[in-house]
Amino acid sequence: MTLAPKPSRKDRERQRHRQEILSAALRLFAEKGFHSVSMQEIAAAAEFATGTLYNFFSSKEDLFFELLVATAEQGLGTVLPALDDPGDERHRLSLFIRLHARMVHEQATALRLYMLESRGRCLPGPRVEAKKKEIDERINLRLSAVIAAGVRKGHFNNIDPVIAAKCLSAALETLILAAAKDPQTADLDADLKKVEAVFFKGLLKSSGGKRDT
Amino acid sequence: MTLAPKPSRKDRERQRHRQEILSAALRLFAEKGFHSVSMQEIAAAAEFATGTLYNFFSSKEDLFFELLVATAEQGLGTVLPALDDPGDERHRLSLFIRLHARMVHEQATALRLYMLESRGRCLPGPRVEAKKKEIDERINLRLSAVIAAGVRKGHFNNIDPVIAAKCLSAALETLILAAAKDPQTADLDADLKKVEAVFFKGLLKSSGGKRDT
Amino acid sequence: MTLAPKPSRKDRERQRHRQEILSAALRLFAEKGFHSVSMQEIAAAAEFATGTLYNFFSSKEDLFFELLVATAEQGLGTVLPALDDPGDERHRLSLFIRLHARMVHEQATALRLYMLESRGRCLPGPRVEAKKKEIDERINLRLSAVIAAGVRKGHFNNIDPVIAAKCLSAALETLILAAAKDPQTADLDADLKKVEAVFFKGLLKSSGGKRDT
Amino acid sequence: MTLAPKPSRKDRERQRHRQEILSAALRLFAEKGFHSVSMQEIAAAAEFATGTLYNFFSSKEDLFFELLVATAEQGLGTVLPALDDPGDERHRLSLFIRLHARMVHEQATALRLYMLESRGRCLPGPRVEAKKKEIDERINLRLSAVIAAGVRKGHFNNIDPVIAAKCLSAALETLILAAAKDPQTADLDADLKKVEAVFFKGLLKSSGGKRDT
DNA sequence: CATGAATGAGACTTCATTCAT
DNA sequence: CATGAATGAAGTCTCATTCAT
Repeated sequence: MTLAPKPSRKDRERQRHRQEILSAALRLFAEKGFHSVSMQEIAAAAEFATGTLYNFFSSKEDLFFELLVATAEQGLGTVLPALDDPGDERHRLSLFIRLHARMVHEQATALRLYMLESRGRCLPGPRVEAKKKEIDERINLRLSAVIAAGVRKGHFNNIDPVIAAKCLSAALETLILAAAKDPQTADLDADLKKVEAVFFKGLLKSSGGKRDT
Repeated sequence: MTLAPKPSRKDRERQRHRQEILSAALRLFAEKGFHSVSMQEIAAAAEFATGTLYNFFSSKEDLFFELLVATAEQGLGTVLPALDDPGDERHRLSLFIRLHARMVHEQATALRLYMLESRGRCLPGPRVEAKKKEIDERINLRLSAVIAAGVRKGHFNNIDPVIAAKCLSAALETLILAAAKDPQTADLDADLKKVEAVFFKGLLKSSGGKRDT
Repeated sequence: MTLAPKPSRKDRERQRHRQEILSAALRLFAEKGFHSVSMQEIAAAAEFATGTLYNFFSSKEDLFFELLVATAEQGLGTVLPALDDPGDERHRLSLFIRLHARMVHEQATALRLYMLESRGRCLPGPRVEAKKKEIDERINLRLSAVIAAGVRKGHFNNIDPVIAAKCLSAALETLILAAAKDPQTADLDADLKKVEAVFFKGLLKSSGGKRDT
Repeated sequence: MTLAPKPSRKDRERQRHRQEILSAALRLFAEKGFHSVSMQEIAAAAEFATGTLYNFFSSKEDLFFELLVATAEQGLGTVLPALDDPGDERHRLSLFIRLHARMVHEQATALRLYMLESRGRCLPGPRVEAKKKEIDERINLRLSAVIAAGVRKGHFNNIDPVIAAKCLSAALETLILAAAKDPQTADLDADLKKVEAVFFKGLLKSSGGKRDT
């Protein structure tokens, strides 16, 4: 007397089709960029007719938007929890950085979509652009909060938490994208460790101990 | 049969026209992205006929390519000399970072084109993409060399120079683009100083003196 | 093997569904025109699935055709009897004209469909067009017969009955459609009285009494 | 040393092409209606490529609009002057009515476009619809003014000028369209004379002289 | 070299109709 | 009979590129 599966027979099928479309679109968008992929191409890759796509997404931009949201949801779910992990701020940041490797393993192509058009006018429209900005700020806000806490407690040097967060984000973004492009070449785990060293130790050797800005 | 002055008159005119086209294209591409600008639009902005553009550039992609090259040339000319400046490595990096502010002041729109589509498949074609990669590597190569030298001399901590260079590049790129978008809001000079602090001091407070990876 | 009640239960249901579809289609066609209404839209308005419509009508054009027939049937049923009313021809025409007001009150939206595309190539196809023509001629034939009778009996002036019928039809059609568009603004009853005056008295003042063609 | 022809060489060619497009579009629209004609069809009929149409008209609706305006301009130019002709109102109306025959002779197909979709939701958009309304009102306004003058001077019976104008317009529109459809069958000249009789004499025989509403 | 009208392939999107459930 | 997802042809419009003047 299970109630759940009953209404879903058709619904599950529909969701499966939706996923197939999203999946095909993700692969193509990540490979060729928004403007260089046609709806017919996506439809063919998903093995549907052109019009079928429009039963699931109201426009090409909408399809891209949904893809962005789904991808971001999963990506943030992987790395953001690190910033609330038990332990001090150093541990949190360290975990945050290292978890990026898992992101690449889990959704290499998805990442390319997420970082696609990171800084350009290549975005399909203002709605997509706004969403992207929102996601970025969500990360940077939490990240700078953790850094600020570390500074307040005296564990971290007295650097600007917002700028430090931006630097770290940018560095991770760049490395991750490179790794997503050449999954076999790069040793992301090792690279992330090195990033940790760069940001934790800094460049300058602490000659003695006392330094200020 | 004068050789020197005769051809230069026409040649200069031709170069002037070429520059006008490049200038109009730069503004439009930086504002709206490669795919959202039409050749007709560029021609109108440059006050030439459509066909005239094809007397200077063999295709839309070629026009974009030339723009990228010219822009990169100027940008690299601004910041790369810092890495060969007399003085130690700390000084060189510090100068390198601070010179980025000048880049933004000098060619705010150009920067948006240069970083346009930094990490995506938005690029017009493989040739443009390859050029972009070449430019990036040129910076990172020189940058990591300087960092490696600093490490070797014992001025810098023992971090990976290549990774450090990538982190620094990525951070600067991100900040610069944000500043190029909102020229009045951002205080880039101050931000770059903070970036310097982040990378020089690192996050962790040197608790005494002994640290390792 | 009961014959009477058994099939009628289902049949009545079927007819009810058919009517609901026709009703929804009428409203939409009248409001937006044949080409601007989709079968999906009609189905949604009638609260049926898309495919269900094709159990009742073989095509969109067929649905429109049936609508036209049903609407015309009712409209003619309202005004045509006037032309067979007891009384002389003047009375019949007067009644005929005045009954048009009732038509508007009874089926304002239906009228818009009926007169929709009155004179254009907007009709879905030749079949619909032919039907429309047939209906128009049915009115004009009867109307001109009444007028001819009036002329023969010496009650009416010696004008061409066919042309007079066409003029009267056209005038009524125009006024009715305008009234159907703005039901509250127009005072159709008064306007129809004035139409009667125009057609009965004519423009020229009978200066004395003797006139000819 | 003529100055006029010099700048026009290319311009005349362009205008000629524009006319060819308009001409082909007129024929097709009049024959099949707005929605049943595709831009590719028009382009093929005008012997141009599809895109060329958009160098002259910004959209299909715009093309239709221009056609409507041009057609109306010419049509009004033919019949409206009659209402300002020297002579009394009876003469003016008579001339106005008879000039409609010339309209049909001069631009039979154009008329079908003008009256196309006279009363329906078949119009491409609100802009076209508004223009059509404006044109209709321009005629009716002038027409009712003339009728009102005739009434005031005592030449015409005391009927409502606005309603009378509408009746006359509707009647003429209907007859003209029928004539434009079957140019050879109809004897429009004769029919228009009969229309004149219908409207001038009215139906009712002036039995003695006294009549009222 | 400059012009700009012409081209035509291709993009996105709609929608009448079908069919398996 | 009801359903509604799937279909795919067709429509409007854009735009990089060409070429005769």
